[in-house]
Amino acid sequence: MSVTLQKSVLEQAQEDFIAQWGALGTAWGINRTMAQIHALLLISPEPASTDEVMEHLEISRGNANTNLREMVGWGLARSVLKRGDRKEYFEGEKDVWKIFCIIARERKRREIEPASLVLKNCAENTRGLATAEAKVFHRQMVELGEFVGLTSSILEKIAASEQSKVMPKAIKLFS
Amino acid sequence: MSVTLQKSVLEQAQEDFIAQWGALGTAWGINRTMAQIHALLLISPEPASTDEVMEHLEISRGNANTNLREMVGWGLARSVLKRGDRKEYFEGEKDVWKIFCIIARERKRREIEPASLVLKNCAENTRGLATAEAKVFHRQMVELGEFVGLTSSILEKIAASEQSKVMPKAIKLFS
DNA sequence: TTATATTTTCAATATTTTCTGAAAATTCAA
DNA sequence: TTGAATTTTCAGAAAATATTGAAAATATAA
Repeated sequence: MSVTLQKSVLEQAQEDFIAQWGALGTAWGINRTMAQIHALLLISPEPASTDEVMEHLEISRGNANTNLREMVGWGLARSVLKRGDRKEYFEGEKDVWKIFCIIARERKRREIEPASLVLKNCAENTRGLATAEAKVFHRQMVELGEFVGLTSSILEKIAASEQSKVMPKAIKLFS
Repeated sequence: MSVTLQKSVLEQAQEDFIAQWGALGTAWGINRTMAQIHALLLISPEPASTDEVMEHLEISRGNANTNLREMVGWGLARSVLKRGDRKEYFEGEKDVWKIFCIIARERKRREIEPASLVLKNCAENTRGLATAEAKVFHRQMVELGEFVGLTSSILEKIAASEQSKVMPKAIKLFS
């Protein structure tokens, strides 16, 4: 005999949030499981253990462990200890601005900086070449490189700021 | 007997650019082939045919066709005709700012808007619930939703602007 | 028409990424 | 120490994604 417990509206919304946030993970360059764990910790009032994460998301121990570890590495989660308990518990970062900054920095590091490096090299290696074609290419690399570099530094500045300092400015400029 | 032609410095740099730009494609949510074609068209002085793309990147006709088509859809390439020639040629968008805006818009559409929708729904469905836990969850969804919505509208404004209007402001604010 | 050039489609295949589960390593209380 | 609890690792399996290649569709010239 199988019993289906009625889910409360709240539980339903929470599950939706976790499922959909996870689905979005891919688009955000974050894998699905990590995004789901992030969602779970975000709405969890108490820190959760690896076992709780495994159970709630129905994932393996290895998967849970690896992703929790990586989240701690990013700063999206912190590990906390409960006295009298050997288990490790994890608490999600809940400040929206901090989450944004962490993700922005990580993406800058993984996406923008390598691009910038490629462009710099290509520009450097073709400096001073005489043919028209080479000059065009060199110019393109310089231009792209400058653009990417500027973008990078803007992102860096934003991610290093307080939300209360950036948002008002941004709103003023763009609303 | 195999003959290896000496590659010029320029050719070497161009191949590097194509290869590395392609490798970065993944990180950018753009597939490798599309990024490589983009790089190729970007530095190609003349529009290129499907066959030229295939040959240069050593990819299949189906792959070349599909990705060129998609690039035209995004606005990253335009199809041009040469009189007296039945083939279709493709020209890459070369304006850095325009490329940036196209990618920003596409990512907003694919990443930010779905996220915003999820959050709105979760907030809506838990409006007015009485328990403390529900109130916390509702508040989190509202807060996240507002943040994402604001980010989205800022990105929209930027992508709709002229480079010459945005960049000076940005530089002033963040340099 | 008909023949030929070109483009599109898509089932099959290959590649990449993610996940599992169990064994190994580590930690800690007794 | 020993042994139970917990965490980590990683080879192989599964799932997701990208690519091929050839047949079908379409377009054009003669």
